Amino acid sequence: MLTIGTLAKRTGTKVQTIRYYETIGLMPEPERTRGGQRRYGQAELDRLSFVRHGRQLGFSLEAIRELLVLADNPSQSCVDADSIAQRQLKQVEDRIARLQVLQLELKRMISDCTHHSVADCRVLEVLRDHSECLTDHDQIGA
Amino acid sequence: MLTIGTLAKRTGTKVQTIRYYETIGLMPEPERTRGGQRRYGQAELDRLSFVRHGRQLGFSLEAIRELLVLADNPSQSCVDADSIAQRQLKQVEDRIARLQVLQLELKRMISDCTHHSVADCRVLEVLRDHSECLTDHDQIGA
DNA sequence: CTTGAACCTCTAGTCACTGTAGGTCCTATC
DNA sequence: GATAGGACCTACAGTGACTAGAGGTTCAAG
Ligand SMILES: [Zn+2]
Ligand SMILES: [Zn+2]
Ligand SMILES: [Zn+2]
Ligand SMILES: [Zn+2]
Repeated sequence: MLTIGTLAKRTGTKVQTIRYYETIGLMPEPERTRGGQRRYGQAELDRLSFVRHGRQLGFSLEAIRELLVLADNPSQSCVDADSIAQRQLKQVEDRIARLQVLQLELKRMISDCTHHSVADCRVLEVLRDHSECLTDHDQIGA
Repeated sequence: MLTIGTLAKRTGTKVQTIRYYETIGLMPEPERTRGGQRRYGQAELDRLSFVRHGRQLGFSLEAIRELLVLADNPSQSCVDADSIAQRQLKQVEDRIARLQVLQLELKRMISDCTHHSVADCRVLEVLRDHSECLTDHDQIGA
């Protein structure tokens, strides 16, 4: 039986995060000692590891919640799980593309600046006037 | 004199967002009609455009706040403004790098899956066991 | 039996908004 | 001058995924 602190250490999670997962129903309510402290077993360790690994791969808690349900039905087809991963991949690729636009724009304004006074700062000029930009970056900054 | 709705339209901002910027002190308190409605001039339009453009380029509101102060002192050196942009560029580049790691890992697990049952789903296997991953992705999922 | 590290609950804060409820104002038309 | 209705007002709650703190209790070692 593991204390919450030990479980936290084993999974690289903060104690508060584990309690937070419990309040949102992502982790089950564990056994308690007579004094009211949480005690965890192997099943909870596995589940939390799954959650944390999903987070490290950028999945939302909602996506992880769905994946956990799917993982509990071994005989089913895995198309649903795969499509969640596909969706996640697409999100990651979209974000990379949007960030690359920003990267280009930022690089350009920094390298164009002569680093003299604010009056002729290229960085501030570009910020004041989007027409100085090469790209249409509408809802990009995320 | 512009109403808040017109200002919102001109800058591609939501009305609530403008009011939010006012409460956090990023936009000044504007003139009001006798009835208490906000009325804006050119200076506010320029300022809000600057803020929105900064956001589109991924700057935080804190960074934008600093940039606005700098922009108001035209005779100063622009090193500070440039270093804020540098910092932003670095953040963007770090995020791209981290996302590319995720992209690779996700692509691999999706393409390795035969898309049969949950019992042998590659996606779920990888999620259960990080040693199936190629990379050490510690605090990457962001 | 005492110490003190680890645990407990509850609340509030982060970032940058977004949405809603319930009410008021402005302006155009009649 | 009256009325309609769209735009405005404030105030507050919610988002995602935690994180930090206050103030109190429990557990295990010595
Ligand atoms: Zn400069
Ligand atoms: Zn631009
Ligand atoms: Zn699969
Ligand atoms: Zn991994």
